[in-house]
Amino acid sequence: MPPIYALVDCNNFYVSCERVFNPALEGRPVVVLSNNDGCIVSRSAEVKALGIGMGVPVFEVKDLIEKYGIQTFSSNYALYGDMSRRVMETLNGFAPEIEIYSIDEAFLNLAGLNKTNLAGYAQNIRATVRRWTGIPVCVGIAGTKTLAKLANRAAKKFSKSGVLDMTIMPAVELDALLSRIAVEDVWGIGPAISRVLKARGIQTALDLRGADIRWIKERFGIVAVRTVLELRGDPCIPLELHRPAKKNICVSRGFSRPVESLAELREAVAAYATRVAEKARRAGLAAGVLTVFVHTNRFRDEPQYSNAASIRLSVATGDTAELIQAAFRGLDSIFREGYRYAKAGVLLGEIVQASRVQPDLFDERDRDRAGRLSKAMDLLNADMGAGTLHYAATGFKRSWQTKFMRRSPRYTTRWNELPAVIAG
DNA sequence: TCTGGGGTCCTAGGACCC
DNA sequence: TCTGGGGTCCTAGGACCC
Repeated sequence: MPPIYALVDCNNFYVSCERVFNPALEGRPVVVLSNNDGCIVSRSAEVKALGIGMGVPVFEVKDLIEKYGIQTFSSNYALYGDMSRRVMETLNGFAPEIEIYSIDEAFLNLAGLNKTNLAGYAQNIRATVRRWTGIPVCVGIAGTKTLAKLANRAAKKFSKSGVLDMTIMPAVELDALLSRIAVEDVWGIGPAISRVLKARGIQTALDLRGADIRWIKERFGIVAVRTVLELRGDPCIPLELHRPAKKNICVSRGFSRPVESLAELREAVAAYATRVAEKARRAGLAAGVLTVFVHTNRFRDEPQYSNAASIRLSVATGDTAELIQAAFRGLDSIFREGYRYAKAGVLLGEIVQASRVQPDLFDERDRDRAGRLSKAMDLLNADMGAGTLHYAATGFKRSWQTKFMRRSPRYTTRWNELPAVIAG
């Protein structure tokens, strides 16, 4: 049976999450900001109507924010993650096959449900999600994931009902719709490819659907070919029912101000290593290699430097102290005096299940003991609030630390701020 | 002049996504 | 002054092997 995909996508997800807990924001212009309160990453409809784009730096639209009284929020990922879980749990009841594609989107396979009125079913999904979670969503329905994406986009942009079913759309109407969608708005077509396409006169989704497959293959490779075939209604990208195991875990963050000293960089890198270790342990994973990277501010006209170093761990680990040590070794090897660093990160690779770690014959570390310590720290931090107990290497003053000046309360997660430290 | 062919593994870089 | 973070996949090229 050929698939019928419904793409359910939350409207302005982060903004909607803020509104659920602060209904006074309803109908008013609202944005959510990226880390360091730097860019706009979620916009309410009112803000989109003002012509403020996605990803725009806040300082560029400061005047508009003031003029229109736009409410600004720092991102609050604990809240959004929690709301996402609620939405996905609700969607689970509507189809036997579901792929959680991102924090705010899921593909459902509606084939086999024997629904004669798919649009009506989608309306039911919308209403239920709204009622149970407070989050508004739109639904696009089509025979391929790429078309379902476009259907969803069109539902958001052109329809009043918030639902668009392409499977029953007459060919003429479908063509008209595709001719209204710019080629760069097609899923899988980014800025680099769309630049080349446009130079060739391929401007819209409709143009791309009719493009010469051989040329596409030669010029852009197999991925772009799949996109074109999917536009033609030929499903090439299957539903992924089981989230594939993670291959990397990363924590990286820009600093609130330039950092020049190795001492401060070490604090930041220790803090990121701590966080990435927590993420790994929480997922029951361990890493065989750690990469640390730093770079200067590419937007500034000043000496630029960026580098990365990978450290192999003799035994795959998720232990904070061990990962901090490895991160220090890497950082010390790439640090260069005389630059203003803007950002650093710690990336774990060669991820394996912690329960299946290959022991090392000559291992001198007491892994049992280290594991118990980590576990105790995780429990305490979960109970008392993140960062309650931390390694001294991550610093105390932390004036480099990313700023979240306008974060909403942690409505759905516990939090308090009693600091404590252990030596290390 | 002309210098095998085919396979695997690894890595870096580029492209994309939300 | 101020410019996000965390991922994935594909490809090309080099090293190495028989």
